[in-house]
Amino acid sequence: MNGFATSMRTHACGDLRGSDAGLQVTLCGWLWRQRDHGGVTFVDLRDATGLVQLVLHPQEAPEAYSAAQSFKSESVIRVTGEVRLRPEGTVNRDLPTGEVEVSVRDVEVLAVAETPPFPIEDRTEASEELRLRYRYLDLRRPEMTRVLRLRHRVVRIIREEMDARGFVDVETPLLTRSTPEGARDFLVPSRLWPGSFYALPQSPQQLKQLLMVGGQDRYYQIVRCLRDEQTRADRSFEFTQLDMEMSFVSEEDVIAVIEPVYARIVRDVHGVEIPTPFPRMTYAEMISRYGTDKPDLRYGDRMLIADLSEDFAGTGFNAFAKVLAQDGAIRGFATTWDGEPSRGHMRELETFVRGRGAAGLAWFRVTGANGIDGPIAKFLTPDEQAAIVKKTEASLGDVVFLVADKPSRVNSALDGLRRQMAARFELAREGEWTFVWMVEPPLFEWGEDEGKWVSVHHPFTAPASDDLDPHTAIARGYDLVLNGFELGGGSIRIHRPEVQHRVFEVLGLSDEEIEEKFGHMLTALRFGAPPHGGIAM
RNA sequence: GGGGGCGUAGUUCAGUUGGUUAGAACGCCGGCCUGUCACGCCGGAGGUCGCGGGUUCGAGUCCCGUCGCUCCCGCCA
Repeated sequence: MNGFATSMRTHACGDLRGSDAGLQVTLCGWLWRQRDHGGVTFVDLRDATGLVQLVLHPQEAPEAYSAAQSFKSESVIRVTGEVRLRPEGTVNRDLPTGEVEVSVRDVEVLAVAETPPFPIEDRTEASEELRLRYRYLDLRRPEMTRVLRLRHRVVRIIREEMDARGFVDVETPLLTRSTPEGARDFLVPSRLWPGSFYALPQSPQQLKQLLMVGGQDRYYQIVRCLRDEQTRADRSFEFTQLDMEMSFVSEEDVIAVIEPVYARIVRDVHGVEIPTPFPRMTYAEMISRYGTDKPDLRYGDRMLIADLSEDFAGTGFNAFAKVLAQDGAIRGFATTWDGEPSRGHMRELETFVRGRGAAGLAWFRVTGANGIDGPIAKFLTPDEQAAIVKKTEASLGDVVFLVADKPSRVNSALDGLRRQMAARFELAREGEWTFVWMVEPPLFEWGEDEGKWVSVHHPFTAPASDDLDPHTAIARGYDLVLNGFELGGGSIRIHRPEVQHRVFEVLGLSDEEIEEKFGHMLTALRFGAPPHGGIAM
């Protein structure tokens, strides 16, 4: 007896093995591919567990055989027959059920299907739009079944690991007041308060902090978050995240809870052992080496960014001199290259860099120990040329890219270029899992549009010291980065109201704004909040 | 909010400088085939070229508008 047996079937299709040979079974499922050989007909029967081959013989079961002549693909049928070992030489090693087949005696068509608008196959070429319109057909593809089950396993692992560490799953309300979190809120009109709206949560950030103030010590939730923002290929306006918060902790404690969860997911699901602790890098180091706070470390020390601003301090090359005069930076990196760089391709890369805000792209080809060649090489002194080769650690035949602009634009451009080069030269292998923690981010950054300082994370993030100078203040924050993507992040929170007020001062918030947006939270802090922190990912 | 790309058979796509009857593959329908497993072979049906307007002797092709999809930037952990 097996777990899938019901009053309508004895087994699931994907469960039959050689050891079941001789059993009389009844199976239910969808008709998949049919192979009619005139005398004998094979049918693949599919359900959520997999597929098994049915054989219909005109001599052994004439009625079933003739019924199969009018089978429509994707119809739902119920068959009864005998499990048999396949004849010598016809075993299908690519199939879990490939040792056996079911010789069908009786067939019952439970539901006839129309021809589906796209083939139910893992290698389907149907557009995403079409697949989503017929979502129920798309879900029949084994690949979709696999993905849904994978997600289920990951969620179960998270629950087991969090439970083992004393975290309590608490469900937080969906319909609450708007809380300031940067993104636009989805709004729900209120019947009881005409003209007013509930806001759907962008994350339970404030609610989980209130749980800590409420003495609950360890909270987690696998929670839906909603943001009314423009979607992207990899970003939807609703998504699910692991949200957690814990009391009486420092950064180390939060990291120590999360690392084993991810290590186990990668181990159980992908069979890859990831050593813990994961490496850490400060925000400042990430920016200077990779131009981003979410670097892809799979390509290690290749294409590290070098700062050449000092080397061009007195340069005669006008474009560079002008940038330096306006507190800009000149940075770049070296990359291996295949063959001669073509002008056309370089123009493409320059367009790409301009798309990210940079003024332009300078490129050189390394032709000797200190020799470089390229469209603007003739404007540079021998010393400057030598510095480019030395600082970027370029080898003979490499191409060096330089960008001169405001530092933020330089970094964004070089980050994008590094990712392009990594893709082009296939530096990042599939199946590699390179985790890294970003630590010690700045507490504030200058908001160009707002014309004032804004929080990098959110305004409850605790400062690392008493230094609240917005130019230098460091936050007690941490982001977990995997292969160039930010999985999520969190921070230790401010738990004393006087510190919170000093932060609000830097942010330039009026008393009314503070009361309106953070009043409830500030009040809570006055009643004795534990030092606490968490993460969302 | 800004920019790019795409819309042709059920599906994925091709369609030359504007030129006669718009093609392929898969799928579908019919026929043949007793060991296939993406079976194979033969035959057939299937199109308002997203929609509206314009230029032209002539538009799938060029222009304008419109709708839909999609990617990138802005925005957004």
